[in-house]
Amino acid sequence: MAYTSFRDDRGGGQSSQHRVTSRPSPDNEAWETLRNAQGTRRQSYAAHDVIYFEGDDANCLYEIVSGAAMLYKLLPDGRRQVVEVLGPGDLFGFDMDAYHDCSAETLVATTALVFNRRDIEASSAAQSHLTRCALQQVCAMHDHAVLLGRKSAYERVASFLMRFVPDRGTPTCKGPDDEEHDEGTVTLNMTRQEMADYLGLTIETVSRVISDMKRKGVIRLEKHDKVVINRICSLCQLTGAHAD
Amino acid sequence: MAYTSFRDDRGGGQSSQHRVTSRPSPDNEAWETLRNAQGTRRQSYAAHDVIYFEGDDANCLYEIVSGAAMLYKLLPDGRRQVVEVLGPGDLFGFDMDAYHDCSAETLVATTALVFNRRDIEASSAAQSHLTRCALQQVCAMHDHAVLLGRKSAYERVASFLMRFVPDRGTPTCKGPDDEEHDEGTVTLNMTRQEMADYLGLTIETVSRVISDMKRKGVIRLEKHDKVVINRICSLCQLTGAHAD
DNA sequence: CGGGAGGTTGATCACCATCAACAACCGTGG
DNA sequence: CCACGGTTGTTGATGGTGATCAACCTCCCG
Repeated sequence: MAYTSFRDDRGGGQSSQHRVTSRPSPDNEAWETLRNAQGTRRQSYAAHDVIYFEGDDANCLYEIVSGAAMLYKLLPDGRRQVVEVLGPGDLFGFDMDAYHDCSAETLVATTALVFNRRDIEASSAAQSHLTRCALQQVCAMHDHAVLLGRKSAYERVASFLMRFVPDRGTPTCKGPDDEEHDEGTVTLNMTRQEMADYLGLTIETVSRVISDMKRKGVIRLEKHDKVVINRICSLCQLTGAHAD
Repeated sequence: MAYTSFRDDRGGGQSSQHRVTSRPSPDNEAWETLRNAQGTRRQSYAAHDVIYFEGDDANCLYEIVSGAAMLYKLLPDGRRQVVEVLGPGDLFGFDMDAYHDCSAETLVATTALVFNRRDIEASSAAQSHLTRCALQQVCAMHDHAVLLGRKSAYERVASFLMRFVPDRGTPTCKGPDDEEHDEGTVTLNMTRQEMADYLGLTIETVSRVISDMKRKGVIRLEKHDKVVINRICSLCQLTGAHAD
C-alpha cells in the first residue's frame, strides 16, 4: 500500500492507554508555569488527524495530554515508516531544524498542549525537561533500531505487545506477581497497517503472526485491537530480548 | 556471527573523515569553557577499543575530537545492531538513566573529551548544546529507522555511502558542480561486519551489493575501505530517497 | 440488507540469510 | 625472499522468511 496524501477523519476513538514505560516527569514548577504561558494553547484532534506534515515549518513543541500519536516518514514511492508512537506526556515537534523531519498524526482522539518555540528557548528549566525527553527518545529509538534491524517478525510483534504491559519486560521486571495467573490486557489503538509500518512489516505478516499467537494460546483477541495476553512471561520469551 | 565479549586491540588506524553532514556547533563560549573545566579530561583510544559497555554506569558525556566511534546493542543470542555511527563533534554517553543503554566502541584511533555529568548539568549553556545534539540525533535515528524498516539491501548500502559525501543527498543538495565530472571518494573506516550490523544486513549481502555496484560502474574500490563514487548523482538515485 | 473499510487466510515468489569454500591481505618468522 | 597462519572479504549454492497478489471474511453503520 502507498500513502500519498490526506486521510479522511473518522471521528470517535476511545481514550488511550499508551506506552506505559516510565517517561521523564517535569519535576519542577517551571514546566507547569509554561503550560499556562500566554503563548501556550490546548488543541484537540480527532482520530487520524494530521497534526503537521514533514517539511512544514517547525515553530511549536507539542505535549500529549491524552490520546496517542505517531510520527512517520514517507519515501517518494509511498513506502511508509512509522518512527515513533507517542502517548501522554511525550513531547514532539521540536525538530532542531526549521522544518519538521516527520509527519505527525493522531492514532485516536487526542488533546495536546502546544508550546511556543520562543517560550521553551527562554526557560532553562523547560530546556532541561526537553533535554531529558530527547535523551529518552534516543534510547527508545535505539531499541527500535534493534527491532527493525535484527528481530524476526514474530519477535517484533511480541516486543510491540510487551511495550504496553506496565512494568514488565523492562530490565527491572521482577516476573509475575502470581505465577499461575499472569494475564494482561492491552489496547492497541492502531490499525494493522499502522502496526506494520511501525514494525517494518506488511499488514499481512502482522495479521498472520497475531493469528499464530492466538492459535498457540499466547494471546486471545477482543475486537481486533484489544489483546489479552494469557501468560505475559511466555510472550516476553518471544521478544528475543531473553536468552530463550 | 555472534558477539559475546571483548575484542583484542589492534593498534594503528588512520585519521577519520566521518559523517560530513552538518551538526550543531557549540555557538557559545560556554562549551569552550567546559572543555577546559577541571572535571574534563582528554582521552585517547586505539582502533576497536571499547569505551564502555551497555549497562555500565553512565557518569560521563563524551565528545569526539577526532576519529570515529559506534554505539551498538546486543541481543542475548549474539545478534548485534549498531545503532549510531559517530564522528568528530558528536556527543554520546549521556544516557538519561544511570546506566548506558548501548556499548560504545571506536572504529579507528580516536581522541575524545570526557565531561563530568555534574559539570554539564550545572551549565545551562552546556545543556542547550546537549539538547541541540540530542534533537539532531533523534532526527538521524528517524532516517535510520526508515532505512532499517523500509529500504532494500541495495538502497541501504547506497544510503550509507551517500552519508559520507559532503553536501550531497541532503534536502538542500544542488546537484553536481560539474555535470560531467561528479566523482567523490569516501573512506569507510568500518569493517564489512560493522557496516552489516549498522545496516541490518549480513556481511555477505553487504559484500555482494558492493561488488554489484562495482560491476555496474557506480563505484570502484581502493583497498576495501576506500570507495570512489564514479557519479554521485547515480548513487544517490539508488538510495530510495528520490522518485526514481 | 448492502456497501465499505479493515482484517484474515492462502498460494506463490523474491530477496536476503545461511552454509560453505575460496581469495586477498598482512604481519611474522624461517 | 617465500612460507605460514590468521583475519577479512568475496563468491557460489541453497533455503527460509516475509513480501506480494488475490480472494474472502467480519464488523459496522447506513
